Amino acid sequence: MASLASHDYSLVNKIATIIDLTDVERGALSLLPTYITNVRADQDIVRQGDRPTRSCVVLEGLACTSTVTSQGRRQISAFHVRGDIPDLQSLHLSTLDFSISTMTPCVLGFMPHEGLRILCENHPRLGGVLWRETLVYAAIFREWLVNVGQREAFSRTAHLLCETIVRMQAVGLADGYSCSFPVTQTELADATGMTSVHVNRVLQQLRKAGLINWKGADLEVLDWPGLRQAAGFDPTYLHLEPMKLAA
Amino acid sequence: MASLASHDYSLVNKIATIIDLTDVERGALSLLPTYITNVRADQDIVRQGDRPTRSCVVLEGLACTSTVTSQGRRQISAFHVRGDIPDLQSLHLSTLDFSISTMTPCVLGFMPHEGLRILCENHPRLGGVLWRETLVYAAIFREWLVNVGQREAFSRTAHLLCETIVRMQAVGLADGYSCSFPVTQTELADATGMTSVHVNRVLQQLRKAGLINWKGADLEVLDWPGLRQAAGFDPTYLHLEPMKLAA
DNA sequence: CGGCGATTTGATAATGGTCAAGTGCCGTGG
DNA sequence: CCACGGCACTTGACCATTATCAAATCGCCG
Repeated sequence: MASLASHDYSLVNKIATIIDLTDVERGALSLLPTYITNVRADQDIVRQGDRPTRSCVVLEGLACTSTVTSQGRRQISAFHVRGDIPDLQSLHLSTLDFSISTMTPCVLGFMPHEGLRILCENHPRLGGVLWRETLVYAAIFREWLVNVGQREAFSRTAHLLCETIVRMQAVGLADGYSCSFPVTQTELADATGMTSVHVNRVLQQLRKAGLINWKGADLEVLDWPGLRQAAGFDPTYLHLEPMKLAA
Repeated sequence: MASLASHDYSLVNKIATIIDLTDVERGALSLLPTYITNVRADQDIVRQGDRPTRSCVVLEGLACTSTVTSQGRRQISAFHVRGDIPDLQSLHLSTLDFSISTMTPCVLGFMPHEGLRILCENHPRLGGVLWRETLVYAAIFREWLVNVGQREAFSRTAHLLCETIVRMQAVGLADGYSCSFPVTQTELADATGMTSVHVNRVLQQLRKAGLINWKGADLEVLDWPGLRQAAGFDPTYLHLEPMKLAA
């Protein structure tokens, strides 16, 4: 059964960090991703204007959500890592107002909306976890808005790196304060509302300040308290505290 | 019964624009807001860091969601009008990462999370509508991020005004392309990531360009196509198309 | 009438954008 | 194995948008 592929574990594992799964729920979840596929880097998974009939899980790789304005300018509004479900919104809002694209080669799982709806009805707790997932993204969008609207380039960039490290740690993709973060400076610019030229200069400042080390895809935070302070980073908005603790 | 107060109609009416309500659902909804209250202008309803046990509906007035950074800078991330439920997020994420405040005197309804959870379990369609509400906000946050990250002051301000007019129209608070929008230029600045001085100058440009007329609380769009074009405004992200049409 | 907040204006400064060119890195193909 | 091409990164010079600071005016409410 395709859904028993080891890839699925990323989704189940993630949900298991949020609530304690019963065997029945685990069984219902294992039936979920009905179609698993590999996608090359820099491919659109869904596009602005689409009306998808399924949602995707990132099982491996790095993806992002982005929007293009009528002037042709692009804003990246979130990065997606293992276990993330970036377009759950389409379950309740028919027309997509953003695109999702791969940034590296990815393994993706696709889940038909019909199956998701039935899952939510039969397993309200699981429905709640999916709802929660969309709320965490809403919180991330809001924090990025704060970041772009209120922080200057240096702390803005630092903030994005703080978020990245913490989220990577949360899904087990970080080694201490190091992780692989294979984005170009142009992509970073699209995420921070800056130009790639200025991103370049800010990264040099961050390096000179001894806060980070970033070579190729390898991001290393040399001074976590320093970076965190430079960013004014407060991880509350990531809501990493599991529901089981919250209850 | 308090919940039958005429104020509630704003919530029921709004939901009725999204799905066709059955009598049973209508009955379940009428039991919802258990506590209705009046709040003065410029009061916090909930604060960053709170762990609310209820969510509020705006029954009358104007409210906003805002976040304050560690540097003391404030970002407004959404406005809330009649029928909106601004802090549904607390139903699934225990700690609030934003504040909600009134901008004018408001009538608010409070709905205990327990009652909401039961409602969602017993009436999945209503649960879906509430989920949808949170997704629309997520889309608004994302669009504001695009706005602040990618548009210059002039179109950014125009965009915010376009959104305002369209949302006001959607809840019947606009008269053609005019509506009451009682925010100060300082508040507009906090919403657009600009300074109030610059907001002032941009508003003068918008007036000189014959696009708007704004005196006190009364916002009037004189040239809707012009404003829309200046903003690069595409209302898709507001998802005003009801679910009943979408299905 | 007085006072306070909101709006407006002016002068100046700075953050970050634009443009342009050069360097380094890596995979492809001769 | 080396040359080439392309893309990402880097650098410099210059410019524009927008912030900052300060003060004046307007308008409303007590």
